[in-house]
Amino acid sequence: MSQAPVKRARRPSGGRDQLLETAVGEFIARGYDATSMEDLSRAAGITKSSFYHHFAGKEALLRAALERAVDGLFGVLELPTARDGSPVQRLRVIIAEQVRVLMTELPYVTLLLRVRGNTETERWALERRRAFDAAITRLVRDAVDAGEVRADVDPALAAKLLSGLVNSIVEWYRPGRPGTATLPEDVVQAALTGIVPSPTPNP
Amino acid sequence: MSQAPVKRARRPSGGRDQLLETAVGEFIARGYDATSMEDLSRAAGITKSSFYHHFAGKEALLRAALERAVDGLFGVLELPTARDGSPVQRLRVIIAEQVRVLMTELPYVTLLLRVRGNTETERWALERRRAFDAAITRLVRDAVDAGEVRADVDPALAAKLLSGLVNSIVEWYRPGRPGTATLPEDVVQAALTGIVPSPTPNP
DNA sequence: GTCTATAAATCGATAGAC
DNA sequence: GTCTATCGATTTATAGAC
Repeated sequence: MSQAPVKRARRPSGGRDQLLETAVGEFIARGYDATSMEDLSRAAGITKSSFYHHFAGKEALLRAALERAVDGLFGVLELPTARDGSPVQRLRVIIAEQVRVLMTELPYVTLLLRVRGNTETERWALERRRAFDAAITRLVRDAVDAGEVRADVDPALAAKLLSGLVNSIVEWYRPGRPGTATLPEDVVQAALTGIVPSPTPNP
Repeated sequence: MSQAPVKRARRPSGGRDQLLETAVGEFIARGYDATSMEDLSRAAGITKSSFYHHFAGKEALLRAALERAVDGLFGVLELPTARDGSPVQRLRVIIAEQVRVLMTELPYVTLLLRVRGNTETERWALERRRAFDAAITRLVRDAVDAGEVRADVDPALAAKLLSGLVNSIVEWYRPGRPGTATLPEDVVQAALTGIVPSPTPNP
């Protein structure tokens, strides 16, 4: 009998999604610009040329990763529970869900938050981020106008600090660590009653 | 009579400090790795070679900028008003002063907060950031242990969210904009009583 | 789908004249 | 203190064999 005619690829890379995940990990560890295609292919266990067979180039990888992050964030705004109820109720839901997206899509959202605007892809991502932040700002303003929260702080400032607090979670959260199951609710609690609340909030 | 023997430099760059300020501006706009020495010299109005006459290289520029940011932050911890009083009083002072340093040393602190750890200089900066964050974490824990604040949220989590909120200011604050004179106090207020405080904090 | 080999451009850094 | 010119290494990307 003749030998089996099957020709095996020497080191299967595992498909586009697997390569994207590996690449995003490298981008986060060293920064997008400091990571070369050589770094990426070495991390994936294939050559540079093989990598180019799956993705048109470095920027195509970035684009795919950023789209995933943007889709996750805007998906939060379209949830039924984020569109019903009072402004404060909706704000609570959106903050908690935003934290959940941040946890499940951690590397992709991390990359999105580090984009500087050097290329067309990065400028597109910055524009989408601004649109998301604008939606949060509107919601905070609605809550103040409805008299549901005290106007201790300017709504525009409050919205910026809120986004900064939530986004900063990517700097230290790592999946699978104990005690982070209630993180979404803990963040809502901290954001609305104070990160370090006084024992007697106000007379 | 003979002509004046004065030989003028063709395009005076304005000294080390001026070059550093220009370079940091470019680093922030495009990211450190994406900025070439060619970019820097063009922004400064001199050639690459002339730039190397003032700084040993690209990393020496980064080092000088990061040292300025680190000195500013640790200076806050050594203020007399930051070392006296109850933990909560000290925390209020340190948050407000940290915001002030962030405003006055904006570009340098911005650069510090974007460091990834690719070189020895960057790893040194990350270590200094961790030391500063540890000091804040200790202070929050002291305040909880002293019973000065409610333990609604884990002190370690509260300290991380607090740092994230404060540091996020570099993403949008720009000097000279109206209405930011009271920013340090506004941030203290938001962090301690809630970014979006409820009208009745608790029954 | 993987590989070797290499093109073309850009990078950080240096030599040496003025 | 500035300049021109260039080195050697590295980068993104492509050509073409298997």
